[in-house]
Amino acid sequence: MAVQRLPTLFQIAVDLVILTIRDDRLHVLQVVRGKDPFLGGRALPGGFVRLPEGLEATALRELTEETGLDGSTLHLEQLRTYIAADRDPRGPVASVAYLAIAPNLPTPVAGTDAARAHWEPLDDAGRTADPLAFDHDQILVDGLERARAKLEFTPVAAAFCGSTFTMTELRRVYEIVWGVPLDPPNFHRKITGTSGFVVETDAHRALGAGRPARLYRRGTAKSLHPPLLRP
Amino acid sequence: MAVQRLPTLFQIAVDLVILTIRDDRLHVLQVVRGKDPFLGGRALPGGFVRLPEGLEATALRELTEETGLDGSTLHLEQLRTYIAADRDPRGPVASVAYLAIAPNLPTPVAGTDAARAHWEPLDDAGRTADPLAFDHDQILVDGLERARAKLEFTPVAAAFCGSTFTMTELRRVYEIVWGVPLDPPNFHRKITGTSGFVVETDAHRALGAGRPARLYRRGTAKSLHPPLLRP
DNA sequence: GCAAAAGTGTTAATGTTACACCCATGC
DNA sequence: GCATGGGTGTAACATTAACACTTTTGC
Repeated sequence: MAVQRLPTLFQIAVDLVILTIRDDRLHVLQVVRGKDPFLGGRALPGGFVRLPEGLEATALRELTEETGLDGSTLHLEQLRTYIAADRDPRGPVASVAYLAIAPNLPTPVAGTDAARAHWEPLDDAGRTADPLAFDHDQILVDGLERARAKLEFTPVAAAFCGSTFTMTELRRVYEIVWGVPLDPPNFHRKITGTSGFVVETDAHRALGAGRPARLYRRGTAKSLHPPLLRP
Repeated sequence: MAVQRLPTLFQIAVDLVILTIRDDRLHVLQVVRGKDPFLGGRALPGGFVRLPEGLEATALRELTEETGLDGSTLHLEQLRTYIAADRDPRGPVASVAYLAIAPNLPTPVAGTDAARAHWEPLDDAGRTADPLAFDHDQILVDGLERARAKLEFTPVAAAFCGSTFTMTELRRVYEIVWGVPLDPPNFHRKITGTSGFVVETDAHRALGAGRPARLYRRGTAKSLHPPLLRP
């Protein structure tokens, strides 16, 4: 049998696509890199795994460090793993990408490591104004497509909203993430007709003009039957 | 700022959930381990990444070594990445799982490394008779669920079939993977009505009794609109 | 009252389901 | 002919889509 070379040893980075909606536009959290490689360049937030900390724990730690968000209110899921040879001079690095969906917070970005972090708006194609370091442009595209697909089959859109929200706010999430207008009456019926998507509260919210909108909370459903397909 | 510990160095294994249909039942490729840990136990086939070989290349190499399949005819996609501390005495190991869907081949399993490999039938819950080593039972469950979901939205069911197939063969794929019966006339219309799913050929195939079935080839569609949802 | 935003009613178009029935073959 | 599996027709039913219209507020 042929002599087998030893397996490569990798550092494993967890990189985060953190999406939120601000001012009716989709934004991604971006950091300005403070060290080589790509010093001064834009990148997704991320950090290395140090056992016994697992992937999810690393992702949550990075997330709270960079945004001050607490992980209990947001949606976090693994996207996929990327290996790029020569992507880092320190040696072989694998990147496990995570997608996080966060509500728009009163505290935009704060904390110790977060001085270099900011919310960057995305254009209709899901790209930032400046290209990102490493293969982070590809990770961002994959993350956005995952988010768009997940809205069809799960109630994850509510993760973009606060603890209570109006039907119009929820509809705006779909319209902004998908980039298409939706019919308000039909949307309202579709959501309220899907058991467990939202729970009606007795509270209402007025925007100044017009009839005040009823507020809803997130329901317990984990998936949508039937799905809410993109037009 | 606090002193930061060094990132953990990992070996990265690619583990494969290779599904096929034999004798009207779903099977997964299983190996009997030839070394520690779990010597003599059942596991999914897999191997370590050695740069410059990437994840996909490692998966394809393992696949051909274990099954003799050539990668051009089958479907291969990344599932997700698992990190389990203490899963291997040789040190920290991350597992990047891939899902492969293969047609039932005349050559069942052959080749140098494949002596210990065999097709293991799955029960209705998607489990093998004996538990698998490491966290491979979980990976198998995740792979099966991904396959079931993918059948709804993509034409990947054809990857279970040969280069040409009858409508009934394709329908059996859905019935076996989902574990539900489907109405043959409606299935036929649904598939032929989805442009790009299959391409009609002039050939037919007879099974002895009954009207010979038309043969189809795979089309070029990458997704199904509208989807073919599980009942 | 009037404008604005939320929510309901109604109908046509579309898609799904169930199943009766015809077609093409082996024996 | 007759059994068997492939394939088409058709009508009931459910879902979706479009949009008119009513409700409830601020000014």
